[in-house]
Amino acid sequence: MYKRKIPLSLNCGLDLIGEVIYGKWKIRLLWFINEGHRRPGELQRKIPDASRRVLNIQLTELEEHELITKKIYPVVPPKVEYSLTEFGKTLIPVISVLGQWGDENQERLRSVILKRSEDL
Amino acid sequence: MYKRKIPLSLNCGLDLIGEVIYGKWKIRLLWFINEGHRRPGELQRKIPDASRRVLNIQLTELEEHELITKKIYPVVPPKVEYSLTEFGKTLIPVISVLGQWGDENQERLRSVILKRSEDL
DNA sequence: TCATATGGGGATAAATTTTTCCTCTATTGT
DNA sequence: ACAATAGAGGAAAAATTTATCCCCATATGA
Repeated sequence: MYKRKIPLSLNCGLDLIGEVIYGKWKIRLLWFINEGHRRPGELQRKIPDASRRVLNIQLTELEEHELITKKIYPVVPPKVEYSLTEFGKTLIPVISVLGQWGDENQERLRSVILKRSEDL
Repeated sequence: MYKRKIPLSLNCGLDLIGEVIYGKWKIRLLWFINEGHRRPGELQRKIPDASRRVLNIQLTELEEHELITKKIYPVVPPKVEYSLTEFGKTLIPVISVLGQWGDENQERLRSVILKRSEDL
């Protein structure tokens, strides 16, 4: 695995939540799992922009942070299901607030984001 | 400047908010500005782990995304003050929710984060 | 014997973000 | 003449995160 060289800063609540939520696909993974898409294949279909590999990696991190659990069924072909832990469930309302703000300000956001990225 | 090679995905509200909030120090910058620490020097003292350079860069991005404004006073030595735009202010409650969740779950978070990072 | 279905993961490359280092501005006070 | 002040930003290096490639496993059904 990779060994961090710059120490984490874990001062306030913002640092802490950042540590578990930060990651390109993590929030969406949590969201979709909450919506009932619990199998790796499904999740990947929901997030086609991400490679399967990264999804696995981020899922593993979410698991290590105890936000989700992984259940492996001993069948062939393999079947796996993720679900939110109780802890993970408490994060859903938070994610929901994020999503809402984004939705409510969709137009403006799209506009400022695009404007900025056009300036190379 | 840097030219993106992987296209942005701006599908849902979560993508959009991510685009403006994602950045190691951005949320804290918004928070401290909201608390009244509006000058670059102050902000840096509040966030000593970040280099001045990055703070400037991230402040500029926040400005381009219209979340803050920069006021330059024509004096010497220079004086600069940032403040939240109306738009930026609407983000404060959202950040507050993030921070609260982090604070409420401090212990557990610290524990899982450290456990994970000790495994190299 | 082979393709199919589903999930895993190593190694390496590429992309992106953050840090470090150094220089520059212009006025005031010593 | 020179330090101090407060802020800006280029260039290159380092750190970190994501992506790409490719191969593995195993029972079932054609």
